[in-house]
This record gives sequence, C-alpha cells and structure tokens, in this order.
Amino acid sequence: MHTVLLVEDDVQLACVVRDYLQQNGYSVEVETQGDIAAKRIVAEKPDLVILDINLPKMDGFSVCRQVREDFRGAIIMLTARLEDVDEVLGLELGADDYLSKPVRPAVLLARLGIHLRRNTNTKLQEEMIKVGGLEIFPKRRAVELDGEPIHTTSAEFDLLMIFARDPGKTIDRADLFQQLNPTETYNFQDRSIDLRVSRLRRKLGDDPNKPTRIVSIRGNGYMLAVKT
Amino acid sequence: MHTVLLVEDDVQLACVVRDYLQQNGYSVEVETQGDIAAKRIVAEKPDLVILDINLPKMDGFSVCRQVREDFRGAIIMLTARLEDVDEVLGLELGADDYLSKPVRPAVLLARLGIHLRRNTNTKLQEEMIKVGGLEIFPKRRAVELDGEPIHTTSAEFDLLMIFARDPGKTIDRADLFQQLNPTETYNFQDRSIDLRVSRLRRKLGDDPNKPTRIVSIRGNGYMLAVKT
DNA sequence: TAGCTTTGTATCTTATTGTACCAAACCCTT
DNA sequence: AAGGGTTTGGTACAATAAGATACAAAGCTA
Repeated sequence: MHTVLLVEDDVQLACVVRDYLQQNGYSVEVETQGDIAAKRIVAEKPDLVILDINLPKMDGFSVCRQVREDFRGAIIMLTARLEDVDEVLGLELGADDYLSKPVRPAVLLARLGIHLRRNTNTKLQEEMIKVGGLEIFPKRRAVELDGEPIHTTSAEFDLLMIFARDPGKTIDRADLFQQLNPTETYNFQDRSIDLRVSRLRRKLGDDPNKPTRIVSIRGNGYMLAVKT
Repeated sequence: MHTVLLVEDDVQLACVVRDYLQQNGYSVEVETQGDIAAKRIVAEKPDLVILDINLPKMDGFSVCRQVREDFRGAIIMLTARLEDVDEVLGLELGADDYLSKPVRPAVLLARLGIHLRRNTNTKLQEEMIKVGGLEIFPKRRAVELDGEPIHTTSAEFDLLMIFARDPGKTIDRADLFQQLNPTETYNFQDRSIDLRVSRLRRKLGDDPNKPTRIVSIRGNGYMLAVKT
C-alpha cells in the first residue's frame, strides 16, 4: 500500500480527498501547515506528496524547493490560480506534476498511479546520470558521491550537469560560459568559471593540485574525468 | 554531428526542442505523424529517435514496435503528462529509454549523450592504452607507470598521447608541433618540443643519456619505445 | 527587514610552459 | 683522432594560466 501526504489547508476539501484516496487503497496523511509539512516530508518519506501552493506559514513553492534535495518521491503541486502553473512548470522547482483546482477525482487517481508506478517499477528508477562514483539526480538537483549526498549550490549543479553530458570531453571556458549564461557574451578574462570549478572540486573531494574528477586542460578548459 | 528524428505532434513544443538541440550541436528533423515517422526512421536511419506516444495516425507504441527490427539506433519514448499511459509498456517494446513530460532540457541532452555515445562512440576513444609499463587513461587524462600514478601537466599529457597512438614509430618535431599547435606553423629552430620531451622523460624516470621510453632519433624526431 | 547563503570581482599566489642561451653529444670530414 | 658544425639536453627566466582568498553585491529565508 502506498503512502500519500496531502498538504492542504482547506480542511474540508482535504478530508474529502483523503477519504476518496483511502477508499482506493492509499494510506493518506493530511497536513495543513507548510513549514510542518516540509519537516514531515523529510521525516516520514511518503511515497508521494500532494502539495497545495497556498499554505499558511510557508507556501508550496518553498516547501518543494526546500524538500526536493532530500526527498526522492513524487511531488504533485495543486494550483488554484492559473498563473501559478507556469511557475510549477518552470523546470527548476523540481515538482513532478501539477493539477489545477478543482480536481476531478478520477484524474487525481490516474496521476497518482503514474507517479507511483514509476517509483516502484525497478526499470523506471529516478532519472539519474552516473559518472564514476558520481550520481546526479537532475529532478532533485541532487548529487551523490559514492552514495553520500553532496550539497551543491545552483551554480555548481548547473556546471556539473554540463560536464555530465559529455564526460571525458574537454569543454572550453567560452563554451561553459555560454551554456551557463546564454544571454551574456564571454570575455576571455572572466574567471567565474574557474571559481565555480574550484568550488565544485572542493565539494567532490578533489585535490586541486592533482584533480581526479574535474581535470584542467591548460589553455583550453575543463573535463569531467571518467573513472574506470 | 549526430542526427536526431523528433516525432512529436505538438508543433510548438517540437520547435522549441528542435531549436534547443540544434543549439547544442545536433542535426534535428521533426515529424508529426506516426505512420510517416515509421517509414522515415527506417529510410533515414537517424542516430537516435525521440518518440512521443500520443501521435496522429499511429501511436508511438506501434511505431516503436514496427520499426524496432530494422532500426538499430536508440529510441527514447516521451510520455505525455496528460495521459494516464502505462509507461512500462514503452520499454517492453524495445525502446531504450523513456522520459516523461515536461522534460527538463538538461535531462534530455544528457540522455541523448548517453545513448549516442553507447551506440557510436564505443571504440572511438580507448579506455586505456598500455605501452610497456605505461598505462594511459585518455578519459581522465591520467598516467600510471608500473601501477604508480604519475602527475603530468597538460602539455606533457598531450605529447604522450601522440606518442602512445603510434608506439614504436618515430615522429618528427614538425609533426609533433603541428598536432600540438594546429593553428601555428612550425619553425625549425623551435625547441619547445624538445623541452616537453625532456620534462616528460624526467617524470617517466628516463635517463636522458640512455632513454628507454622516449628515444631520440637524431635528425628525425622522437619515438615511444615499445618495451616488453 | 535582518541574517544567511550564494556568487561574482579583484587581487595575490602558485604552476605551467615557452624562449633564450649554454653545454654536451654526435656526425662528418680531414 | 681532431675539429667544426650540427643536433640534442639542460637551466634560467619571463609570460601566461590556473588556483586561492577576501570581499562585496545579490538573492533568499525566516
């Protein structure tokens, strides 16, 4: 049986949904406050979270963002306002899906099914890119090194993603810069890329004098090493 | 450059994805109809197919099934977010991967890279080149001598790679210089190559008077000795 | 809004790599 | 075998690239 945490401040609605899901074989918990929900998600690790955007204390966006790195299950956002949809779709947030209110029960059930199947089916694990001992989870924007979670900032993660697309290929600074700041133009004395690499290296436990994960190619750029 | 056939009936989305992929160095064709897509896949043999499930005329499952026997490239299935499709089916049809909409651009790119490398690039770059007691790992720019890691600088490694590609063959300075600095022209009094060799020799533990690994061929150039 | 985190700029330090120059080895002629 | 020219190896040094640190601006969180 799958567990679902329903985060919704409209108590009446929450109860209706809860009963409906329970009748359909789910174990459902309800939480009305955003800040507490964030804690509960991490602590209780439900299989799936249904997350309203309008919440007291902390809105759904913040909850999602805060929790995402540590929580692997699916998050379905609920929106009342149409304009929120764009933001949910914004790929940075890390939500898996969204539904706009009012929600038809059958649709909700169908969505739950999709996301839960994905998690339980062994062939369809969470999207992951694996390079050497590095595991990158794009949805959660999370990174693990030899199984240990590593906290990366946004800029670091973006950089790592570019490397991860082409492990073993050197990518020059101009290229990196372009991909990270598509609107700006690269200036050859810019050192921001170096700094990002440096910070990322430190987190990956790389010795800058003898880096083994992100290697420098003098006069060219950097490369994500493929450990054999 | 790799060719990708994008089969997607949402023209607007298709164009966004096409542009994005093109910006990242792919040659992209778009097809909106399932039945025609099946024919094109077999006829044009793209390196990779991105296949939406919801298509007019013939759905993605059928296309995949029909094409799979004649088409060796990777097929990535796209599941539409509004459908309650059982995604698992996609994999039993012979698809290589699947992604669910909305697709994070970075994830899509990463997946393309993974599948294309697997299919076309397997032998392009060796995992390891072994010459005598020397082991060279191009994909992490690392060198080991009798099992001991050796730190090489960029210039040294590049030079060693050239030698390692043709062990036992003498390569003249002009040739080396050209491969190391493709844009510049070689000047016969240039000594930078000699210096690189000298530095590399020292790291490889070679006695310059009686070098055993990188041998000088007087009047010609250098050669990586094939030690037994 | 106050405090924390993130991220870039400026600046300094260290490492790398080529040029210049000298010494040693080599080859040829005598 | 001696000597001159040529080729290669070595050291010193300067220029450039990359790494480190401090700090300030910007963004978020609470």
